Amino acid sequence: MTAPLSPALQSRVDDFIAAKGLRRTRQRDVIIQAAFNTTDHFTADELWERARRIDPTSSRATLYRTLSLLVESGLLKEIDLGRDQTYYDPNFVDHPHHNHLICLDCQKVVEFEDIHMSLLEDCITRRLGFRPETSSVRIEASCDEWRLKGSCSRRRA
Amino acid sequence: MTAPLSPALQSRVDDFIAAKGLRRTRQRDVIIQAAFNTTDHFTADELWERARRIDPTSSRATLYRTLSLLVESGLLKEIDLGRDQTYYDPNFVDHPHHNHLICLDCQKVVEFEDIHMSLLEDCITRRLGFRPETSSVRIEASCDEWRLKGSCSRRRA
DNA sequence: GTTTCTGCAAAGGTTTTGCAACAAA
DNA sequence: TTTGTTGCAAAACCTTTGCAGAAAC
Repeated sequence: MTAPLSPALQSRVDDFIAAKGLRRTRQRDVIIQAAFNTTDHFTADELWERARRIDPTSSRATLYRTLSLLVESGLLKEIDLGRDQTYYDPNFVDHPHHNHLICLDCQKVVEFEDIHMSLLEDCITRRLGFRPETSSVRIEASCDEWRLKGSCSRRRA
Repeated sequence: MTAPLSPALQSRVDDFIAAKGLRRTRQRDVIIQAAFNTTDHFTADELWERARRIDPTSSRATLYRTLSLLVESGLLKEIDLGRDQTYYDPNFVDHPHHNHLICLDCQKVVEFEDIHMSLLEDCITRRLGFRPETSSVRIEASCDEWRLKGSCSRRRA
């Protein structure tokens, strides 16, 4: 579990650290590695668990402080999956305009990108007298597979 | 500040109370009245303040319990305005498909509805193998008025 | 050496809950 | 009466913060 960051990502991290006059520490490296190791969304606590598997000494305080920095830098985004907790999404670096579909049957989260959606948002926003900056779309849906077959490849139980 | 609920709304409230075998209490009436008195979005605490202006004896516990019921019944929806707190939106009863645009300059929240958006979401969702249930779109934008005139009719300061 | 960062533990803020008294049906 | 509801206070949760020691530069 010591897969290094991609060069592009590492370079964005380095740039951010340099621009803000921050220091590169073992704890930050571990947390960033844990965050970008996979494309899964995660809560603060899940990320803490993952980071501790790499290095058991990291603290929650540092985790939260690092999360703030990553969100501020744009490397990570907070997303609202309609659950109780805040989730973080590491995939905006590669796909800056994606959105989320959440299956109410199997809880699966599907990321999608659609140029028509972006254009339409732009159009709506300008007509209202604003200039679009960012947007997020969350679709909650039910699973065809679950409805038709009574089972779902993604459903856990 | 004792404006009664609209008949349509009152009837939906009554239906919900009857269907769940709940009781109609003074505290619930007051909270519901405070929630639907205006079309403003509010936090739990803001609603508590409003309710106390009508009847100062209501407690936070009852407020939270009533909020849960209203959300469960569909009369109220939790919305994510990108701020720290959860906001509640009382306008879904009249406009079940509306979305939100938030101005980054003046913090104004504009509600909009767009049939093309709904159709596109439907299309995207089905193509991914799901059936759409609900969706929410949040657009963050900057204010033309503020950018062009250096002032904004909605900006407080 | 300076300055920033970390971990701990305590504090903050919001929401939930157990329980005895109370009120609706 | 019976059953659901309320208010209180405590608990639960997640996140932030003050501070002294440790680590980066």
